[in-house]
Amino acid sequence: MNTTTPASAVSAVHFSRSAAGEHAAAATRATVPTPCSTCHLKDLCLPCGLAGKDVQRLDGMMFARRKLKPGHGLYRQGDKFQFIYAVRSGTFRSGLALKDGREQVTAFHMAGELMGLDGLAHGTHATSATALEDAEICAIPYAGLTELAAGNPDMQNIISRLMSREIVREHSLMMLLGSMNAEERLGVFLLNISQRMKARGYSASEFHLRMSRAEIGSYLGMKLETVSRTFSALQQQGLLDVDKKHVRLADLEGLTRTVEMRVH
Amino acid sequence: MNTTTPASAVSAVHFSRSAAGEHAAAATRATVPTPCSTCHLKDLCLPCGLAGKDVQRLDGMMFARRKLKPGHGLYRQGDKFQFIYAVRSGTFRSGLALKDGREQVTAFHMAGELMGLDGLAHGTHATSATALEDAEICAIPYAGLTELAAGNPDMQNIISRLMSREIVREHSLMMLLGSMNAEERLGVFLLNISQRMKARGYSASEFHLRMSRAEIGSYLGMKLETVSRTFSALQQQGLLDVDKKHVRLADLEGLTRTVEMRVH
DNA sequence: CGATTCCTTGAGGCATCTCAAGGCAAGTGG
DNA sequence: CCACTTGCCTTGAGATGCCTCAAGGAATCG
Repeated sequence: MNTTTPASAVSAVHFSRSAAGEHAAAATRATVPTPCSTCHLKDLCLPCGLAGKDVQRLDGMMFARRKLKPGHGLYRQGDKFQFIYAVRSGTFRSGLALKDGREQVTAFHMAGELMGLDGLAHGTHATSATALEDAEICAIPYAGLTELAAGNPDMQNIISRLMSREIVREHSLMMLLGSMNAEERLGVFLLNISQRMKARGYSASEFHLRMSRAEIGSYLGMKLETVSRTFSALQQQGLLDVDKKHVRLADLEGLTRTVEMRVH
Repeated sequence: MNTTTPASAVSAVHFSRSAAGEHAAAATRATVPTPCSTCHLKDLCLPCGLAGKDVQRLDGMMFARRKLKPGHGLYRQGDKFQFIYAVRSGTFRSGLALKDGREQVTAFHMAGELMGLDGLAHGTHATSATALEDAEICAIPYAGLTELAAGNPDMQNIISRLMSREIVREHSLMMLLGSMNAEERLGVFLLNISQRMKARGYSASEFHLRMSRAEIGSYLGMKLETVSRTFSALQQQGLLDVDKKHVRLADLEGLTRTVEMRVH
């Protein structure tokens, strides 16, 4: 799909913010723990689907919170897996480093979503997670979670289901990468963001993207210039208005149709 | 990446064997259960990493076995999720149906590998699984497994780790689809098959592919003609010999280098 | 042995990539 | 407050890798 020359590898896209985040720990601030039961994200996050008494058990663990500045890493590829992380606020991107130093984005995470489950496979994180804006997370010790789940099938089920959801999510991304053109990819991406914004009480049709064109491109398997051109193309079709990172989905239905019709 | 016209949608690739497998259940034969502890696949499969007594507990469940003929479905997208399946012999492909009736291949499964974990997310299978040759599976009732895991953290851990492994596997596939060209994709694919063959005691450098060019193409996000041409190109470079489905990796190291150098 | 399926190969077209230039906004230092 | 830098985005022009369409050969099967 792409052309490679040594020259293009040298001029490869690097995400400058991640360079700034090398000493992530130093840049984070620990804050006081918060109980899940009073968290405004409890219906989106880990407690979702759990009975009241189970949520109270979660409260007992008193997850540590941490704030991150844009560009700072939460965990890095290869780090020992100890925690899974729930996004309290802000947006993150996950990605794996390629041999030449570039990073392939594998996911974006919004408030209430969990990160880090990939670390379970081999005991070390397979991806790095980086904050795209001011952000805060809850650090959930995995060992504690399994302990808590030991005598509790409901709890176990939640964890398994969360992981399965990751698998399904990635299935659809694979479909996207494997069989859609640029407009469809960007369309699917925007509609997905739209739904997630809506689920969080924000407008489904107007929002600010937190990630750069290069990051979107990496995620969708296209170059940043193509992302930019595709935004313009969709705008010309009257499907959306875009101004840098501000997006208004002018014709949600039309956009959906574009995506669904052109699955090929 | 692809071009779409109504005409191309009509002439889309269909996997003929799956059409033959619509009444999958009728085509399968139940066979007597087998204990895990004496299974020759126990080091690759579910019991891998479990202590002796835990394996014996698995034995107690006496998983039903089932044989499938090539092209016959094990489960279909949308089926209720009740079992996960371990491949005893043969090869399977998993895939999701696109709106236009084509199927996007998401995985190939070999002996000792598990299928069906994607069903956990929503209680129904997100993919269909189809045998590519004569095959046999163990049907593992998920409910029984969670029961067994309830008082047993080791067991739980195994399940979680298996799921996490799926996530990591798909990460690398995404990387492949998002940032590699045709030669690299096919190279990665072949090296992956090679490793899995080796792990099963077969030759790492010479094997029969069980899937068609179209299936490989769907999996790798390219057209069947491109798969064929890419095989020819790699052969011309002296990296492999290919004759229909028989492949000999003549220069494993060179192939690896091709893949690693050209990550871009 | 005809039908079917699968694979290979060629020719031409097109979607996306590459390379390049320029604009805008925010930050910085004088 | 302004000149300058820097990061990010947009757009154009040309190159190219993969797709589409098409034809033919080989293997399999009833």
